[in-house]
Amino acid sequence: MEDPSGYEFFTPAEAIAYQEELRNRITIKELIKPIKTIAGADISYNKYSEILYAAIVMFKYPEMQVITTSTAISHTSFPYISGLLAFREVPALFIAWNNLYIKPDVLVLDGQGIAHERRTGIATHFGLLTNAVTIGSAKSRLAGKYQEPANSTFAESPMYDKDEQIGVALRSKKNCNPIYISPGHNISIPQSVDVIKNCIRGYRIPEPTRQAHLLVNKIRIEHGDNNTTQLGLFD
DNA sequence: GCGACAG
DNA sequence: ATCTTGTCGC
Repeated sequence: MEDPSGYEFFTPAEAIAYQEELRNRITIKELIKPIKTIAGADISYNKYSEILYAAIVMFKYPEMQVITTSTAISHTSFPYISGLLAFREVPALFIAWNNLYIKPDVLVLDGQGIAHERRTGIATHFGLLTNAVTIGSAKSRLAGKYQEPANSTFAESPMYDKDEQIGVALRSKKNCNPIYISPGHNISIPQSVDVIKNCIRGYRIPEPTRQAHLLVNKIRIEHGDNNTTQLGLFD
């Protein structure tokens, strides 16, 4: 498994070429091993800063009680480009991951898995990098067509790219927009959806990524990185 | 050519 | 991604 620390020096064209390579190594299949632990990961940063904060929160599954957490502060100059999110966020997340004493049986990331034009969303990319079992849980759609799921809790609708199913639009909470679930690596689509359903605790966002989001913002504020304005540009 | 476009 | 209070609706 290689080191993602050099991603910030990739050009967008190189990043896309790398995704085309990764694509050939994706494994989507039923996970046999029982899931006893699950973790959520998230990234936070200021709009005008190249400092990234990463957090992972690990839970006992399916009880969903926190076992441990890991955080990291890192830097990147790779910009946010739709479709290339992993090249911006994976390096920081990789540090937090390596700081975990024990790895979770499943990792949920905030973003797509294979529901991506080249099947290489951040969850898939990170799964291939670490050989972890990963699931993508995104708050908005990147790729794929789907019918709007019914307005009831856990209503779901498959997402397709051409004739290939790449994920599921899941109504995790009534009267809320769906979330977009897709396997990252080493797990199937139905199993990914099942696991995410078991992680819903009354909020739209599943507990693993929801708690990771709360923690990563907490450490960012504690670090003093909470400026709301871009300083010294016009006055 | 035009619209869409994870975080 | 982040900033940010109240407010409308189920």
